[in-house]
Amino acid sequence: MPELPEVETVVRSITARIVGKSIVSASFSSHRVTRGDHDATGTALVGSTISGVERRGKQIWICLDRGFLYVHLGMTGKLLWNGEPGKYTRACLQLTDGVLLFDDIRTFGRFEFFPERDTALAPVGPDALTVPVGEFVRRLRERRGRIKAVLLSQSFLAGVGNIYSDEALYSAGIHPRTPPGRLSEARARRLHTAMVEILEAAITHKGSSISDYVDGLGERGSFQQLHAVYGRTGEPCPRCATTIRRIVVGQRGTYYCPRCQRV
DNA sequence: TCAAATGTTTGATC
DNA sequence: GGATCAAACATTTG
Repeated sequence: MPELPEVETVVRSITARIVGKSIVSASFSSHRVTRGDHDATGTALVGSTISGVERRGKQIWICLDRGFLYVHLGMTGKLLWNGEPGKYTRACLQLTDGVLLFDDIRTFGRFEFFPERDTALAPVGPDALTVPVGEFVRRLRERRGRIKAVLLSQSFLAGVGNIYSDEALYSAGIHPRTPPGRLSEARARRLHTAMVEILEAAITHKGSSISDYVDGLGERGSFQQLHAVYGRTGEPCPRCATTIRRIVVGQRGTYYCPRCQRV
């Protein structure tokens, strides 16, 4: 589910609803997601006022007047405004007006209070949507391994996941197993352009709803209809009609066109 | 019925 | 320090 475009869509859908409101009460049902003492987390949150919501890569930072609420959607997390609590609700914040829920089936997500921002987490690279092309190209070509694995690495670049790495590599005509150092300057720049264009288009379409992704108001995205290769094994390439193949790169299912994408 | 796969990150190991 | 792999978990797919 949630890569940069989906997280951005969630942030846009809830920000105006929660900023300026205070947390009246908090309840939790998963120690995996909160990574800590529920009472202490509740004590830290209750009484705080929400001053803003920011995204960095796939991270969501809900800024409070004292501290920060860090939210990561993992694979199946949902941040829902005024949703109905259910079997997979892991956290529930009652605000002065309305309720903010964190649902997460597989509990790979996080919902944690931090007194200070960023300090407790592994540093992430520049945001994929705003990284300057020069910086992207320079850092990319220093990396070893395979281009797809590098794009997925959040320490290299924040925000790209499995769907958008495949779509960006397809758009740029680059084979997912290409060593980054082998890319010409021109091809690396082309990859940057393709990546940013695809991320922006996906945001316009409110993200990709592959299975059950929805934004903060419960609405599905539609960008999955525009995927050229992701999840399209056996279908014809939109450009050359060659059959789309699925391989495994960096332990991840990887979709590509064997004719359009060469090393 | 069961094995494999699923969008994520992390931590261990080489 | 990087790259690679397994693990965390529940549900769906073949």
